[in-house]
Order: sequence, then structure tokens, then C-alpha cells
Amino acid sequence: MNESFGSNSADTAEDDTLAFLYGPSSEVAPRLLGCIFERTLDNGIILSGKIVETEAYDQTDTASHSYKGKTPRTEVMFGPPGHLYVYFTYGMHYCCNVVTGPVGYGAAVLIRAIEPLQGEKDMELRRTRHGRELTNGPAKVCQAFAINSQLNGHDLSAAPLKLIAPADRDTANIVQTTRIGISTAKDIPWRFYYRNNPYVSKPSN
DNA sequence: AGCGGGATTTTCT
DNA sequence: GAAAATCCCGCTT
Repeated sequence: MNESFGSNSADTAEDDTLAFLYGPSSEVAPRLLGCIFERTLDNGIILSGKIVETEAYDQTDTASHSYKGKTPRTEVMFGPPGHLYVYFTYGMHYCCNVVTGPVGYGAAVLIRAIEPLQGEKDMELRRTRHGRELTNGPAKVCQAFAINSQLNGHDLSAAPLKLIAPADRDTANIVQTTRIGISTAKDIPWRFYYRNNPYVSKPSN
């Protein structure tokens, strides 16, 4: 039935809360705002934070890595929803995405900013920054949360990186605007963020 | 506060 | 060989 989530689990409650990931990335992106990333490091330290900025990408969109079809790099984007797509760029940065549905359709949501909730001290060690500079950008998020290509394809229903959708997710004050850092399809309004949240990478547009 | 350039290597043409 | 879903530093205003 539902092989992408909790294949070994009895906690179907959590699986149900992630069912929204099966939709189109442009609908999933705003719904990921307010969801929690929970990262367990090898040394047992737990980091967590609330997603406050996202961008949708899909295979009909020239700005998407999946636009030109499945390649070794983008294979995960065409796989099951609820997994992590991690890519390496500019010779030094990792960025991570939550894969959306349906299976066989290349789409994902870039996690652009997170508001830290737990483990800020440990994030500071990797970032050499503090406060909003910890996680106000996609590559900063990956550095703070120690996310690299080893986590590419990871199932987000399980440790060491879990996506958790709280029952009381805040749906108010969401801004929808155009995406950042792309050279084509600049007019598509697939960027979403919480208005006035200090961790948003770049307010307004 | 804002702009411009450099870093650095994977990925696909 | 060129571009890249970025970040950081240094310089100017």
C-alpha cells in the first residue's frame, strides 16, 4: 500500500500527517511551513527547528533540476514523496528538498529557512555564526543541521532526520511570491514564507 | 545597507 | 567548458 512511509511502523498517526506530501509541490510548499525538522546527530545530539521558508519545483518548470528528465543526480526527485533530495552546488554548498508526489513525477520543495528550536549551540559550531545567520538560507540550513549527500534519498519518517507535521501548524501570515536565485521562470510565484519571521532569508519581493 | 566579486567542484552539454 | 535552486567578504555610499 503505502510503502514510502513507516514501512516498519505501528504509528500510523504520524504517517497520516505526512499524507499531504503526495500533492503537487506548489501546494505542498506552503503546507510545509510550520512543520518541524528533527535531526539526530551521530553523537546523539538532537537538533530541531520550524520550517519558515520554502520553494516549489517541478518537472514542467524550467528552473527545476527535474525539468530535463531523470538523471543520476535528480533520480530522488522522481521517487516516492517524503524522501529527502540533497544537491551540491557552487562547489561548496548543500541544499535540501522534500520530495513530493506523485511517484514518477519529478518534484520537490526546497527548504530555504528554518527557525531553530533546539540545539542552537551545536549549530553555531558548524556555522560559525549565531542568531538568524544560523539558518536563514538553504545552504545555511544544511550546514546547521549537518545535512549532506549522505542523506540524499533518506526517508523523512525515520531518524536521523524526521519531518514532523504538528496538529497546530500555523497557517496565518503566509506570503506567496517569486523564487530566489534562479535565472529562468522568475515569474512563477512558488516561494512561500512566514511574514515577519526573522529567519526568512530575504523578506518581500 | 547595498553592491560586486571570488570561492570551488559537480553535473551535464 | 559553462553554469550552478549560495554564501561570505570587502568596499562604497
